[in-house]
Amino acid sequence: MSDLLRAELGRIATALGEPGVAFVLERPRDPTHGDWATNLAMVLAKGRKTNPRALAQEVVAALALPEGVVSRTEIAGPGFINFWLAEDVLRSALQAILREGPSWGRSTVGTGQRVNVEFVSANPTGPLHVGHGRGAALGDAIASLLEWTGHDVTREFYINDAGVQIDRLAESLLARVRQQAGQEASIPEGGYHGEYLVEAASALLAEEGPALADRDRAEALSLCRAFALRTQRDEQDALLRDLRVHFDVWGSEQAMYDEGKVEDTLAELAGRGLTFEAEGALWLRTSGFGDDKDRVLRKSDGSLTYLVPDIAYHRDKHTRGFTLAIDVWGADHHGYIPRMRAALRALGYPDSFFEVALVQLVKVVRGGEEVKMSKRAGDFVTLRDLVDEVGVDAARYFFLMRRHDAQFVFDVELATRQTDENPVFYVQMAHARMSGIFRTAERDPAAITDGNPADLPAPEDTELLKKLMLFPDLVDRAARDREPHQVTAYLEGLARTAHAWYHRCRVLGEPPAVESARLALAQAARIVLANGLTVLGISAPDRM
RNA sequence: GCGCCCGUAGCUCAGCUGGAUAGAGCAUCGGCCUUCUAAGCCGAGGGUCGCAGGUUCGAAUCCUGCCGGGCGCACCA
Repeated sequence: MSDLLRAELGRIATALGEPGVAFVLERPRDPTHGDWATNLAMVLAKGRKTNPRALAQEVVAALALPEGVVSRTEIAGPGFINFWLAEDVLRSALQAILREGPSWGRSTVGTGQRVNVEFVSANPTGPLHVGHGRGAALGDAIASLLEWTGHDVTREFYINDAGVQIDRLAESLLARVRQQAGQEASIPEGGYHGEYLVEAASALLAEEGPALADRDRAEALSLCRAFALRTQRDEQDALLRDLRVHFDVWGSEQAMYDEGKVEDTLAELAGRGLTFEAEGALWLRTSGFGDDKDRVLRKSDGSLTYLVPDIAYHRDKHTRGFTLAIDVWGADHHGYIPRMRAALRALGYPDSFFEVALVQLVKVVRGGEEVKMSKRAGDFVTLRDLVDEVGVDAARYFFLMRRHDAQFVFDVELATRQTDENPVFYVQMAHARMSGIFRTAERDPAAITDGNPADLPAPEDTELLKKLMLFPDLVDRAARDREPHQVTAYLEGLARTAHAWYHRCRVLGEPPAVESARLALAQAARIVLANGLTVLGISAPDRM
């Protein structure tokens, strides 16, 4: 619908000699300003010396829309053109919702685009924390939005299984093992002090027997390393599964080395003449590509910086044929973006290939009191704790309901509340109520395939239907902007409209035509509420 | 010192590539259950959009400078 209008307005702009002019077609806040409004005349007037209202007259006169789309136009304010939808549009929209059901809102704007969304990618050195949860929910939702808009999406988790932090992990575990065997041992500098390694030590001792503590250090470390890596990965995977986040591919840093991709990358960069030796180290000339200084690739001690396998990994994504790689990173890594981008430019990739969605930190509060999550103290709140307390649906919804680039306060008490104060409950409740109508009527909602808006008597009916019609545009926009919170904001508004409608408009027991039309509307509302929740990975219960 | 993000109602936050009288929820106050979930609905009050300039028909939105909060500025990851 809006596409049709937009295209027509674009045609008129071209006819008036301003092709490609940027105008806005939007839903006015104030319903007396129509169903759609455009500032086209005002934008056009800017370039000329004409009165915007007079120009609006010209635009309206030039409109050539098919019959049954717009019932009325009006020129208002400084030069807005307002449009009212014809009833035929409402009818065909209602039919489309009912017909397409669970796929209503999907589009094909992204067809042909292969997108890699890499998220979480937590080091396998300890339990996932709350920030990882936000990243998990965000990455999964962005991936889902891209799928809904026709992109070919791969969800990927990159395991940093090769760096020094894994060495520290192994050393820390070995220290715990020896402590449990009654030996003197301490966690190394930069090691991991958390209680989880005490448990891991017990498990490993049970598996390997008490002799482990007395083995040769290198041998024992190797065992500890493998064991810690495996158990931490298993634990992370189990939690992610519980969160209903699934990955298609697990990338491995170690594999980048083992498969020679790290060396290949170094060779390619050198071949392009972008590396140089200085002060005993090998450098990449990133400063020529927007970074504020050059970066070390190989340290003077001969080892590589973490940047190298990272570049190799992104190069690998490009080699695998992705047209876009989106990384979800914690905001504390934002300083890393320029050098990664510079490195990818150095490899000759277009800027459009690489995007980063930064996740700002999460502050957890309970009853107004901040819950401290200091890792050093060892008693931090893990993601597991949070999910156990509030449930998967609430956790995912809360993680998504704010812009990801702004800090966010997670109120665990609010998230567990079973009232309208809790937005996830409120939205799910709207869906459950719609379903309740069908339960009472003993009708199968899926069997409702048609409805006539002309039989809907109340203004609340039309208001609800018009709100439902916005969903496909919303999905497109949220996907384009990588902003799932647009969906939660929409769902809350839709739920409010739906609850109000439910309260004021009876369905069952009304005259047959009205009842039939309202059953169709209730089913349409079920579909849109469910689809919106589904995009975000949240369930849409039929009863609560 | 330099860079990135943020600053909107008492609180938590929206505000759709510059649009019409700045919105929602919570909290506060006042109403509404014989009828599909009152686990809900309706209404009221509440604002110097951090501050000061600038750009233009029009600025919460764009530019500049300050103030305040967060996070980064390694031959760590």
